Amino acid sequence: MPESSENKSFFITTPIFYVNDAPHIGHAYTEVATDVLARWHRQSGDDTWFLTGTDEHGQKILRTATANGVAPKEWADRLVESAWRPLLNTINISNDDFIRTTDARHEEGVAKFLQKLYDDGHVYAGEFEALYCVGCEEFKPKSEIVDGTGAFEGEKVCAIHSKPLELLQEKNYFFKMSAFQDRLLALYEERPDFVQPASARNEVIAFVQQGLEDLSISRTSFDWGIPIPWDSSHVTYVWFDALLNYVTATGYGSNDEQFARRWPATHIVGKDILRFHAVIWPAMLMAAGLPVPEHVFAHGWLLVGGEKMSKSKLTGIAPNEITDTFGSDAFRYYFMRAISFGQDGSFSWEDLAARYQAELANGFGNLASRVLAMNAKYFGSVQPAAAEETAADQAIRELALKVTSAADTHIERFAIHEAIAEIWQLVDALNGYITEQEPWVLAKSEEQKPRLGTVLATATEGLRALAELLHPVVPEATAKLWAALGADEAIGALDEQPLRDAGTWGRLPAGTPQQPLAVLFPRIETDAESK
RNA sequence: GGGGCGUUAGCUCAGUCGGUUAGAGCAAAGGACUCAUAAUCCUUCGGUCGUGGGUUCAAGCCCCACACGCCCUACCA
Repeated sequence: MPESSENKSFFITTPIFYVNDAPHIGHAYTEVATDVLARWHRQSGDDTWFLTGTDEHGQKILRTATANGVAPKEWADRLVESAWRPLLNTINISNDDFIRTTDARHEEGVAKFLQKLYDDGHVYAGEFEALYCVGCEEFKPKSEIVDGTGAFEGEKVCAIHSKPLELLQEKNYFFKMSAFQDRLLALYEERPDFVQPASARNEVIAFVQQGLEDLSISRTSFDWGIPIPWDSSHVTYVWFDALLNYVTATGYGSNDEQFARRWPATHIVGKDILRFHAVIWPAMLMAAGLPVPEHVFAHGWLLVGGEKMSKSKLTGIAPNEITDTFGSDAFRYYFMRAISFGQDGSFSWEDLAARYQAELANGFGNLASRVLAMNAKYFGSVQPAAAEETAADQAIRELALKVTSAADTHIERFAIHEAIAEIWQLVDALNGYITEQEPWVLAKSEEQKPRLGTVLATATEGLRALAELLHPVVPEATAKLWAALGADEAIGALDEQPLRDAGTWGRLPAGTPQQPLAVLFPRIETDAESK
């Protein structure tokens, strides 16, 4: 690993969410994963910026707004305030910025970007006629057009939405994406980690090798969008508009200094929108003469009952259904730990409840509880002093160093699940260490007091390391633990601790007064286990 | 039709460059212990690695075919 250089820029994004959707655990999953990565880097001292937001243009939003009797902007405002900002609170997201595609900064940036592409000859006018699906916001290829049934008998309908398609003819402006095919392939070749994981990269390469076509980037059939700067009878295609949020939010066209400091970004996306981010978006940036993203990482789907959770099929689970019972920390921990980041993963209430109980309550929560209880009982609630170190103590200390470094390496590779598994070795080792060292036996003899102090000092130092290492994943529980350790007064705020030094011993001075610990993860009686 | 991925213990999943008796957690059974959230620790049980071929001294891993499942297929391919 390279030495961590101070103020290394780390700009990470989620996709911006389509306001018309109802937030479900899939959206929350993307947010949490990005948040964990952002918190890890921020706590490590990197110059971190975490951007999320909403996508608010397009025909579908115009239609639902009209159906609800309000202007589209008002409709979007309502959804942002009632659904999307609350989602971020529900799962404790630490975003630095929230962009809406209706923000003036975005609309102005998009116009500048488009004008530049037009001036530089990357955009031309063309015309076409095709079947368009309002639900998909796009013209459909033959493979996605099927014969309607029932009420739509005899009509052509969208294979996804099963609703009739509309035959549209438009004069459109096209982006000469085909011109960037070779440069894109060279990019994937030269930077193998540009698209991750490898399965996603393979898919992208195969797709581009089949040949790229130019992309229609304007629409005239409705007006809820950003006007094309040189032809106000057109609005910008929603995807072209949406992708640009990543640069307009950080000062493109308005604040060059800020833009230079942040860009390029690391994009975390669902695998459904990989192509937009790994093909179209880099091509757009190349055309504008801007650096391409640092990484595009595509994560998998959450499977519920073995099937993909779907936005349009209403199989979504609302995040607060989980957090109301288990809390936001458990939500965050569960999805980050149980699923290999980058692959599909199964969600079940049984698995969630089992992991909550076994890993959070019995593993980590109980560890904190037993150590602090013994500090209170045997040392009057202060951090004990360590005496001579034995092999067992040394093993714990070395393990803390090892897991810190290994976890950081895993985070660099986006292997969030592996980072947590690595850190959890310390939880398990500490539980075993305490059982073997039997501090309750040592406490019976005054001569053993120094040894008792060493054991509990080691265990407490382990808790301190765990609080720091797990703070990006379970911010609330670790904050409670931090307070109980008296660490705020002794060494400062938890989120200011240098994460990459978490494994270094001796940070908490002996004699530091401790506070009673609130139960970190209370036992929960669920339907699943109480039958 | 084309492309990508997956199939390993009852469940959820690891398994790097092909290399000894295929690993973990949970669940299940037994034991130890009492500081702790009836928690912890130890032990045990548990697998024809989807199917059939092939390459190799050696295959969960590489090649071919098949089965099942999932995803993508960009307006005009």
